[in-house]
Amino acid sequence: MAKLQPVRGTHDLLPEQVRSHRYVEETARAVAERYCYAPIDTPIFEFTEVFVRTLGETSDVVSKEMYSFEDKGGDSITLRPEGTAGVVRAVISGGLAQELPLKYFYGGPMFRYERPQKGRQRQFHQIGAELLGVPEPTGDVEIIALGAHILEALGLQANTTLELNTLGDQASRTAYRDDLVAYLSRYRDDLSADSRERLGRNPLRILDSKDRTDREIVAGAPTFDDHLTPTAAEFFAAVCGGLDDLAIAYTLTPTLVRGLDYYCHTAFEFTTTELGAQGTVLAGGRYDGLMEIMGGPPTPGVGWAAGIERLAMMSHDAEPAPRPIALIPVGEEATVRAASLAYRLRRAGLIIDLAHRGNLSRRMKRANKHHARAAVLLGEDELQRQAATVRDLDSGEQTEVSLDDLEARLAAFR
RNA sequence: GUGGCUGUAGCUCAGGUGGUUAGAGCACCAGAUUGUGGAUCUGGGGGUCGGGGGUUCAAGUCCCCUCAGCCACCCCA
Repeated sequence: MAKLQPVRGTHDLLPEQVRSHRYVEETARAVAERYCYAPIDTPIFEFTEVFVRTLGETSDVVSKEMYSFEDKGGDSITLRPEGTAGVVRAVISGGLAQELPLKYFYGGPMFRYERPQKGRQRQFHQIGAELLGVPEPTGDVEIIALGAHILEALGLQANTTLELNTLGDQASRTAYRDDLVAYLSRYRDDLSADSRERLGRNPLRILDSKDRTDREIVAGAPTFDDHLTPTAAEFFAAVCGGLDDLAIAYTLTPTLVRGLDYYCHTAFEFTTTELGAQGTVLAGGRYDGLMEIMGGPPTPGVGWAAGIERLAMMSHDAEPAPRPIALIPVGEEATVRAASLAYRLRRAGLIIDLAHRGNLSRRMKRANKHHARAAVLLGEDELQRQAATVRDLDSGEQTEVSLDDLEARLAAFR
């Protein structure tokens, strides 16, 4: 049992799970299409530099969660831990920034070396949307609306809450950061070990610490509101106003901070209480500086990503399994004939399940288990008459049908 | 990376304080039904008790290590 295990944090997706994943992904894709977000697929690995530059050396993802390796050419390669960096890289390397604004929707596996727990795996799947080249707050509103719309389409509207915050522009951030560090430094010794560590690298993240004393200290900390530049404040007000116009409900969460360096202005998370400690279901924000950091032309962007596993855990719907027609030969000659008949019927567009083995009773049981719509019995008698018996497995009715008419008669069971 | 809980058949789980050939239900296979499913009955195959080491006359049971799962911290999707 212990001999052949999947790598820790990875899972096989059996047909049922694949169908529920697909349901999530296809539902989202259909909604994204209405917003004119075009599909894009980037490689699942990139040069390590792509992620280090964009996510920031101090981010947790880069400092401890990346699957990196050296390839045979000596290049450092990393399995993508998130989707935005790859999409932005593609835009730059493909010269796509000529045609701004760009709207992309993507989906696929991501990799993070973390300790697995509920709603968290080392290989997991995300869907995501990116809007590039729109500096206006209407872009933020659209991208959030898209996320809300998808959650609604998945029937998860009632289970999720939209939390919203602004990280301001560069000027707001540095001013706030300085003030915050000054304040927190006074309580340095009372802070948790984790937070003391963060004080130097990423002080903003102390704001959403779960440690009790940290929270008490944070409660008295200077708030970001007071440090927002007029431009940043105005921008955020426009985003909030836009959401109000669409009647999309949100909660302002001043402690909401994004873990990745490239975010600015709007930060948002759709959260749930249904998934234990992993409450975030769909999250993102604005990343105006990202293109430039990567060496592209200065281009604003907003986007989000959502975890397919997490969405699938909450939505109990799945793509329905197709209902086949079971082709059941009886006897040697019929068995030989069945192969070509199955081929013929499949080419006519029918879903044919051919079991290859077992007696009639056995195969009928299988047909039933596979939820077959009908069974086509092909025996010696029928063959002599160039016919087959067609049984409706829902009603139990059965009739003999000429082989020539089979396609036409089976069309009723599609 | 840190901590807690768990690990017996494909799945869900029984197996008081160590004591012969490790059980059940479901699932699977076969038969009752040599050409008729969803029901029922009968029989059958499956386990190096996660792995390794140790204590013991004797270990599924006790000890150590290791791996994995779950949950939490951290962080996030």
